[in-house]
Amino acid sequence: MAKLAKALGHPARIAILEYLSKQVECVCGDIVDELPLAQATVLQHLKELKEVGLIKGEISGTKTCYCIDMQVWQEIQWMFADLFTKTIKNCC
Amino acid sequence: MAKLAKALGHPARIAILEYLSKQVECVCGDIVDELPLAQATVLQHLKELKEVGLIKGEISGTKTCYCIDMQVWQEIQWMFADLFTKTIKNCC
DNA sequence: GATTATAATCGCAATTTTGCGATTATATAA
DNA sequence: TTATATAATCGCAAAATTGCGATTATAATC
Repeated sequence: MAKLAKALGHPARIAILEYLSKQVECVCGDIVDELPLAQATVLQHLKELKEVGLIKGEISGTKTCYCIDMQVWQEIQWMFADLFTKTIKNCC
Repeated sequence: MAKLAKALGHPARIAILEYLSKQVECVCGDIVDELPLAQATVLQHLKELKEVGLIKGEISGTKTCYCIDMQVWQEIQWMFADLFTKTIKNCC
């Protein structure tokens, strides 16, 4: 849970996910163009998102297509919902 | 958004929030006892959660009562829900 | 085979985070 | 007033993250 939140804890990675969520085509180069960061940096963020399982990459030729992993995506959605919808017994 | 996710991106901070969510009494010392970390470390995590607005602390005497800020809590809940319930147009 | 386009990796510097011992501050109790 | 309990702060070391230039790998194209 903390790991997933951590992966979301960087503006570039949020931006990547938002981009991927509305894009049908999701080639690496496009993401690099979208962000004000060097290719190596973007790739590093993609790698981190991949390590956590949030996205997956499919290589076809010289291009790689990055996509949100719907299954993990939904699991995370539930996990967060679960945390935030706890009944809070506040005292102050 | 990234800032909030970042604040959630550490197991100790998740543990603190989960503890606070089910505790009515939420004195600093109790949280320290709950976690396998030194007092200074726990306090640092509390400070980070506070900076982001997730929790608030009310001093009364020598004790301080920490609580989840319900308003921010709910805003975050929506923010995350908003991100995760986007319609994804996947390609791979 | 050589060239080009794309993606991935390496290695480094700068910065940030994490964890904690030691100290300080403050209110309560003796 | 002194002692005690609790919380907050300081300052440091170790580790992790961030960003990127340079290089390497690989497939497609000429």
